[in-house]
Amino acid sequence: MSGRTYPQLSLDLQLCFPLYAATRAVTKRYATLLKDTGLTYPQYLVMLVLWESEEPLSVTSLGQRLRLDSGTLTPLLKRLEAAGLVRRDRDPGDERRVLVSLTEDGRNLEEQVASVPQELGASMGITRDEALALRDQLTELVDHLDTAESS
Amino acid sequence: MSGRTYPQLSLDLQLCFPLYAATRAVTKRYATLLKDTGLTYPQYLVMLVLWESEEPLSVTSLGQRLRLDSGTLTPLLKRLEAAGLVRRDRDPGDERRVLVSLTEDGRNLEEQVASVPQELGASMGITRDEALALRDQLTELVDHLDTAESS
DNA sequence: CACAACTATATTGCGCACAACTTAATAGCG
DNA sequence: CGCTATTAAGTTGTGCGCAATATAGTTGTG
Repeated sequence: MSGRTYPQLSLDLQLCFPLYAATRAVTKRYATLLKDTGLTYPQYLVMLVLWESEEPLSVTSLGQRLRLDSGTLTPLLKRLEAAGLVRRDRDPGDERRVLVSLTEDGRNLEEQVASVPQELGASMGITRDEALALRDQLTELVDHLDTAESS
Repeated sequence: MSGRTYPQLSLDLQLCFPLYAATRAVTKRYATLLKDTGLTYPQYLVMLVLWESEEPLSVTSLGQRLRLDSGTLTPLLKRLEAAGLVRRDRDPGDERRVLVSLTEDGRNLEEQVASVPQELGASMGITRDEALALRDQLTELVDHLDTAESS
């Protein structure tokens, strides 16, 4: 401890580990809050995007919004389809594309999760302002990491 | 958009998504930086804990430090063992426990990753002070979520 | 029109995470 | 001592994430 050769490698001094741990803790809390709906946290995020959209969305546009690729989304969307929450139809105008749309059950689910963000906020023990500031910092961090990807 | 029934469900208003996205972006960046070592990011975290420790560590104590359970750690440690970086030996004093210790190669790897934290910091585009403040906020968040787990 | 380049999605393979369960060893108690 | 409770690690099954690749459809060019 005292005589470390590389103090910068200390777990407690780095940002990466709290970030990693916080994400897993939040995901776990979501699992509890979403249990009744049968949704996982990534599935919930996909539903958020679909609820936001007026139109059916292609797999690619869902992926751009959530920063996920087809390798993740295709099986996830098949599970949502099996659960009866979404439909997946080839775009007649471009048969390469698959349009994801909400079913009646999928639309109705929104009401059931309306209280989830507030409950999660309460579990985090931070004020709304702190949460928004943190959100902005993390968004900036993601943008920087995206552009720095070249090296 | 304008007439949303549940505005609190908007992806952009919530903290959870930037947190999730930031962790994945950081993990991706680590994958690049760690490529030469053959380590994944979780494996790197395990190595950080082992480099910090003077003594061999049990699977449980590694898990407490990293908030991971045996279901995650056992196969990960087997892969580190297969890579020749750690040894796994039953504790002679308590045959239930498995003690994880560094091999010579495992110890030598530390030097090779000494520059990784700094390189990652550069990619994140934030100052050291900002990183430390963010770290503290996220650590608090994890603590709150831990205690709020009862509900 | 033929054909090469490109795009969208799907598939494969690997490595986490984690809940639930199993197995083996130890501790504690009557 | 014998038996139950507890603890430590491993196993199983599910669902991500993502790199690499495959497949099918579309676009652009001569």
